[in-house]
Amino acid sequence: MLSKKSQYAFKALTYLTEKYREGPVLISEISEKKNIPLKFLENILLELKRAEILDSKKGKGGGYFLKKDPAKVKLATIIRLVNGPIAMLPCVSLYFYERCSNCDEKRCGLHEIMIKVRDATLAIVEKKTLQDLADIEIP
Amino acid sequence: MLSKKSQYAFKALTYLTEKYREGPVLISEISEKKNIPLKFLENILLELKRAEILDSKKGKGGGYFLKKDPAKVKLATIIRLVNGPIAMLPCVSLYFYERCSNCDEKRCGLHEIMIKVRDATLAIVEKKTLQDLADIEIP
DNA sequence: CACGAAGTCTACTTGTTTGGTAGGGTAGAA
DNA sequence: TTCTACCCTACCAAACAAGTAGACTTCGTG
Repeated sequence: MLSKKSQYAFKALTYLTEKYREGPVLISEISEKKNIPLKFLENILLELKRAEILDSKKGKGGGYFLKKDPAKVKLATIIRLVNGPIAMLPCVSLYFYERCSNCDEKRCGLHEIMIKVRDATLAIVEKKTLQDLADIEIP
Repeated sequence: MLSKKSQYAFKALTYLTEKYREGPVLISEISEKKNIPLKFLENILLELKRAEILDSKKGKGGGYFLKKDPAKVKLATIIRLVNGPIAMLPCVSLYFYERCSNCDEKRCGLHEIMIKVRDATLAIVEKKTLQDLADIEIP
């Protein structure tokens, strides 16, 4: 399951995607509109800035904004950054790989199946971007 | 990610699948062969018994054994039981559903994508069974 | 029947992660 | 130069994960 932090991150990023090229957005504005605890959101946005997803401007008229084109930011990137591994087991993770003790990967049935699960998930989250999150239109 | 407990559960169940119809297997035997802390394994097997996956026999010659045909026990069942929700968000979970606050599911882009991820995962773990875990042959 | 082998159960520990909160520091526009 | 808004450090409570301890019950066998 995605942590609350990840969900907040996605909500905030969706909001920033909608405001893309409208200039910096205040943390407090995101916090209010999306109902995210202010100080907690601060931490999340800071982390996203360090990861070069966001950028910020200080002083009056400042705030946060997307550093890249939202259509180029994959959901998988955000998940790995804020939530951690996407795979269900460390031994099938591409970015957080760890060998599992007492288990020959070549002969482990679970290993094989979990690779399939991982690939099925990645096929989606590596393809979808922030733009896709914001693209739902109101009828 | 699956918890260590879940991984232990799968290892133990794989072992019991291999020994299916060979009579009860001692907890201590599983613990040794699969390198699982004995008392921790005890708790896990007990939980699986309460869920009617396993059954046990007391006294001399006792032990644990599968209650059902391993080809009929889906991995999804075990994951839900030991690990919890399979979906990445509560609002897209079939068995652990919870509405998310301040989010209209019809208009939430993340919701839509996470349903796809869930379905892709379920397509695999609802199909694979304990039998599939044990079926890897040594060359 | 008694004894011991084996599962059953309750409770506790210990460490880590999650989801926050508090408050001051600091850069930069106006 | 001052106000604004981001930046940073530290702390905290609750929940969870992982594992441990020990007593209890039940059953088969001699």
